[in-house]
Amino acid sequence: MAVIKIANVVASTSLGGELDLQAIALALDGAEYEPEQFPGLIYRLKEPKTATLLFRSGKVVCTGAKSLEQVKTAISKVAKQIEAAGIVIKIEPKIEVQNIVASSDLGAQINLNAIAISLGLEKVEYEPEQFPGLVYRIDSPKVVVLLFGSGKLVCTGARKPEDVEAAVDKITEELKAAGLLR
Amino acid sequence: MAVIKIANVVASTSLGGELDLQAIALALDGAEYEPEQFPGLIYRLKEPKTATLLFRSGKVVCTGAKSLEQVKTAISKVAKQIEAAGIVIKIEPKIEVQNIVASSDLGAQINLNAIAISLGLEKVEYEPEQFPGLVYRIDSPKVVVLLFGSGKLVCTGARKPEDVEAAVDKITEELKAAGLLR
DNA sequence: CCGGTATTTAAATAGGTATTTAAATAAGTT
DNA sequence: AACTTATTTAAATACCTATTTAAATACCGG
Repeated sequence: MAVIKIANVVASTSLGGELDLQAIALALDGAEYEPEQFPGLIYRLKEPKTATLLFRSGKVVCTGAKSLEQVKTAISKVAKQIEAAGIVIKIEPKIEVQNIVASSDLGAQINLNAIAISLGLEKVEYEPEQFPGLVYRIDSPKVVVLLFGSGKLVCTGARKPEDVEAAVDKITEELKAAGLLR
Repeated sequence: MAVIKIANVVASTSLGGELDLQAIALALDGAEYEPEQFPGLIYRLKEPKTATLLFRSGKVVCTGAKSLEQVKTAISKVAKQIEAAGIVIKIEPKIEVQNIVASSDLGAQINLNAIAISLGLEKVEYEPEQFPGLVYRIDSPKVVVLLFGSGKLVCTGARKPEDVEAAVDKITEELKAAGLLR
């Protein structure tokens, strides 16, 4: 069973009321707010190392966390800092994970050309001139796996860590069944 | 009978004599005059929210009004401001409506594919890849109606509010007769 | 080392797509 | 010289693209 390492969790929530982003930009040191470029205010934390996007509607997106725990910690910290700036918000927002990016390692080098032919054209994209990874789309769980010649892989699109595990198991079995991995 | 909402009235008139647009641009705060780009001077009002185009010939185009009354008010205001700047003009210009844009709602969702086939190719254009609305041209009154899947519609090209009503009635009856609307 | 190539995802906003119409001027084509 | 296209303004409608953020992976070029 390959070791899976979660690299990035993207989650969203709502602070329950509209936010005055101009006021928040002034109150939070280091906040970035350039509405002509992007409607969200960007606020980064050093620990957990994350970037949180705040929107006028009160919606929030948090990226960069390595676990759901880190997401909770980051959003809590940001909410407290906003509250300290005098803005009333819902203290216990419901956090929803929207995307997990994880990496793993099949433990051996693999032949991407052979795999592209074996796994079938409808699920595979492999254009080495454009990008060195082979793109493999799985229906269930609904994720995308990037396979590399080194045997390393990246899995994106999952909303639960279990989905990542299932996807890695699935592709491992498929490659073994096709004789493309021992 | 669907409620019809007039969204934009375009009207033209003449102030009776040639206008020195350079002088007017200097006299009217906020006037825009870039003759290399467009031969008209653009002057906007906040109330009624309109944009009036002034031409060297004395011709005038007013857009953005929600009613003929607003057109009259806007042109009157602009004329007074030009006169206050020392330019003699005809006080009671004859205003002619050139275009009315109105919106309405059929009150139910409609199947644009079925409608495109049913109403006939010579009056209908429906290219959803290019624009989500179905373009329906009516000969009498001579207007164009944009139909949307939501049942909402936009009618353009009319010169009288009654033309809009007639067009909406006409298309409503046609859709009912074809069994495409209850 | 940096930026780009590719993948995923939420959030919200802008610009584009199309339709109509007057006005006048420039540029391009026949 | 005549004709055509484009420019600008406003508005409703609905759909698309793009923008930004983070991260792993591996390859290219500067």
